[in-house]
Amino acid sequence: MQTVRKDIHNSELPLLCQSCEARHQGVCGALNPEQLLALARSTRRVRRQAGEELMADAMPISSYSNVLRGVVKLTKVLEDGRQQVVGLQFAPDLLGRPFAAESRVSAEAASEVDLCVIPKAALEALMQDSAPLEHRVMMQALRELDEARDWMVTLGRKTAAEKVASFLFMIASHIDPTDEFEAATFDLPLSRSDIADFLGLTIETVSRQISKLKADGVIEIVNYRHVTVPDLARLRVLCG
Amino acid sequence: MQTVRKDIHNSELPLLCQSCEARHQGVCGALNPEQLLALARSTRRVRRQAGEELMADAMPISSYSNVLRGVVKLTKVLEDGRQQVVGLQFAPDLLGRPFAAESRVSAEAASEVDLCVIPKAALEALMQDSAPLEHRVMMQALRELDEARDWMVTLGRKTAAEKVASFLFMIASHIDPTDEFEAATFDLPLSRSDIADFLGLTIETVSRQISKLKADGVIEIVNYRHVTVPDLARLRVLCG
DNA sequence: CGATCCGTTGATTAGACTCAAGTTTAGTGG
DNA sequence: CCACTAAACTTGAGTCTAATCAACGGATCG
Repeated sequence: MQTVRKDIHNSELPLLCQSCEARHQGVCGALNPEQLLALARSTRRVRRQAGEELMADAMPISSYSNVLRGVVKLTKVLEDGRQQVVGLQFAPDLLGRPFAAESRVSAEAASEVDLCVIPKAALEALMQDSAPLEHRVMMQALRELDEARDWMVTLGRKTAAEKVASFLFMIASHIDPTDEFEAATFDLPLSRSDIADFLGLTIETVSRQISKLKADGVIEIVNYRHVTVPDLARLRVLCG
Repeated sequence: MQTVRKDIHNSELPLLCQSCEARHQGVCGALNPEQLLALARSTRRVRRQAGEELMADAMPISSYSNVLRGVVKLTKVLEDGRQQVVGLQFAPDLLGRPFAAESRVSAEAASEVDLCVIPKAALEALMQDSAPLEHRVMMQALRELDEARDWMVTLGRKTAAEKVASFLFMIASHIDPTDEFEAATFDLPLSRSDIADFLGLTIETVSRQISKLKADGVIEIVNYRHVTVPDLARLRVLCG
């Protein structure tokens, strides 16, 4: 690319923020350079491997994190070990329950992820000062609420086949947001086990349904994880 | 009662607001008398019968409503008619998706309800001016998100017996919030059909599970709707 | 090369759904 | 007051979907 984005006083921005996508679409987009500079003094970037736990259910929260790359899964478990994935977070979502002393879910890196860790106190102080920031955080919470309710329909009222189709369709829309109803190609960010925990099914049932979609030509799969959907409209119909 | 609550400038409050519980616990609690007075000019109280539709999915929203009494159920339906209840709202919840042009759920009075209807524009303008008001709205959204995620676990991972027990426990905690683990008595705000749609079950399965709880002495029922739980701790154990 | 992890496939079983009565309650009108 | 009806709920019998149990295939790693 020849042209460079021209930000006013770009040089005054913290170095790390200059190329950060959360600064535009994420919550940091609500901040002016001055506020960003102040915040950046207490943030740090970290990389986490797939499988690492980022936050434990019922444990005190000391920080929020901006998801910069990768996928984070939010889960809850029953006492006897049954597990349910209750949400997925992609860049540039903010990870962490605002204004709660302790987490109500556990968070785990589903893929390798990059995070921008923000101390709890720093973000909450800034929210007090900045209504636009608090507004962005609220808008994300409302979006997550909409998504949670969509998934309640899937969990409560769809068949196994429809659940798996819905999951694939959701991932396709999220990861490869080219125009809808075209083809899509992507890597599944979740294992079969995670997908099962997301859909309220067993691993075996997920596997069977994926095999069936493959046999019917709705999807193509190489190497378990890499999926191509030649016709998204056809997949959409199977979502119930 | 001999003593009367002393509000500063109580006489300046809108008449309707003076005895309104939403003014203390609900979103109106964030407003000063002046703001309340301005808002009250555009609000009106309405009563709706059980079964009346309050808001339709995918329809434009023209107003929010404070729930003052009764229970509102939020539902989503698939094209073929399968229905899922995705939330219940009690006093003093605010009904209506903030900052959205159209609703993403339909809302129906589950019992007879009293509402305080607030024009969309009026509340949103006030939220722009009043950070505390917006904060309260956000806190409610976050609470609803927590509840939705709790129910995702129930929908995805619990057996029919555990689902029904969880539902009864939730209602008991909500309606009769005397100290936990004592006895509780209440009227179910939902029909068997609504309960089934809430739990992702059929009417028959709900009925059978309720009969079983009754046979086991966990609950007592008169007239279908009126429930007594002699030992909440025992019910809690059955929630999985 | 064996071990382990992740995923697939098959056979059997169990839990919830469907279909089909029957019961209780509330409401209506004679 | 009582017959009649409709709606909500319960109960039973049979079926089917997804879970369970079990074996196997392919990739990765020491």
